[in-house]
Amino acid sequence: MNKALATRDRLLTEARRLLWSRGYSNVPLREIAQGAGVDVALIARYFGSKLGLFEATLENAFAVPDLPDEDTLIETVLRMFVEAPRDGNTPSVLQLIQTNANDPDVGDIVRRAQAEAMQDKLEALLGSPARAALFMSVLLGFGVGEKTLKLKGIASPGSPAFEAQLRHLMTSALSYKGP
Amino acid sequence: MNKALATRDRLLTEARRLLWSRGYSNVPLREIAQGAGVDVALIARYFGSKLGLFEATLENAFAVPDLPDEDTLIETVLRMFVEAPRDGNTPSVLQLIQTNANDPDVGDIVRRAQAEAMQDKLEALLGSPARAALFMSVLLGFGVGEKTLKLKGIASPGSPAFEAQLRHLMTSALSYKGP
DNA sequence: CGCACAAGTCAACATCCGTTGACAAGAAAT
DNA sequence: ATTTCTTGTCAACGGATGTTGACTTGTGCG
Repeated sequence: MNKALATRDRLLTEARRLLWSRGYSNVPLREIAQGAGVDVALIARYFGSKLGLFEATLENAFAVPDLPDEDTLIETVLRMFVEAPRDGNTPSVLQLIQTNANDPDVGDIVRRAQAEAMQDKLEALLGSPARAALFMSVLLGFGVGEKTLKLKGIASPGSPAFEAQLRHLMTSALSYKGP
Repeated sequence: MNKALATRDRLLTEARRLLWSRGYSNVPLREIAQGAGVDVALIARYFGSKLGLFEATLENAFAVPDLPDEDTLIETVLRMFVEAPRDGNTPSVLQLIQTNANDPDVGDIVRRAQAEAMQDKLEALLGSPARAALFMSVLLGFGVGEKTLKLKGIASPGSPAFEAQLRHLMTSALSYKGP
């Protein structure tokens, strides 16, 4: 019975790696199974369906630590961006959103999960939905620009310039005092 | 012979509407053909393949008018965002990028087309690749936040608050004086 | 009219993919 | 050792989708 949990975990890890980075519709189950070293049929046994597998990868995906103030928010996000490419194995939550939020199969699920887990916390910390939305927007755009569009004007992750650019965008977003 | 061009155009228009908004892999050819009121096989005749059809929709897609200074750049983009939802029929170039830039089939094409057509102009106008990249990032993020993630903190398009938010982000991006 | 070519339709094929149920190997229990 | 439950594999089905070739309809020209 322990063996089963181990392979279930291998499937889950591989699924998170592939589905989050390339998008739900772009990854066949057979590839996930092969990456985990087992047969496809086991996915049906352990997760019921492809959707079940995807939902399992979302467990605690959007969990955000409680942050005391805006400065530590910025520093935390900075570390997320800088450390994420280091280990390289687990795609970031931003990638998950970018590759799956407009997918016809799972878009709603991703949006809802993100909204429930992150928006309230951000709004509480930043004081207004508008500031929270602009902050999220800036993060999304920077992620898309770097990972997806590969804009050559964005410095390479980890460099001081990269940190300066990201920090500038975040502080700019937080400087919004709108209606 | 004129009739052919007309239906070719109907196919092209419908393809742009569907492929740009929902993404290359998420739209079956049969749906495009049905929307244009013709049979699927005509796509093969007029465009060779699905990829050929998609590439045809990219003709002049990224064409950007020459802009004299940064202020008119901001105003032009603002009008783009405000007017785009009005006619509602043609998705914006930003949507095209968001839904297709990470598609395994056409991602490279979209990235290359965008880079060739927009980046050089933006860099020339803004003076540095970094400022151009941050400007693009901010636009992308705002688009994703509004259309894809539907962040509730983003005002409804067309409202004064919407314009204020977008203007704030753009001027913030342009205020970057990095290395 | 009759013919040739353009424009469009139809059915079928090949492939991919999620899913399913029957079956095999291996461990645990009696 | 035999049985029973767990874990895993295999082949096949059914649906969707891009693509192809044969066929039909329509139109202009002699």
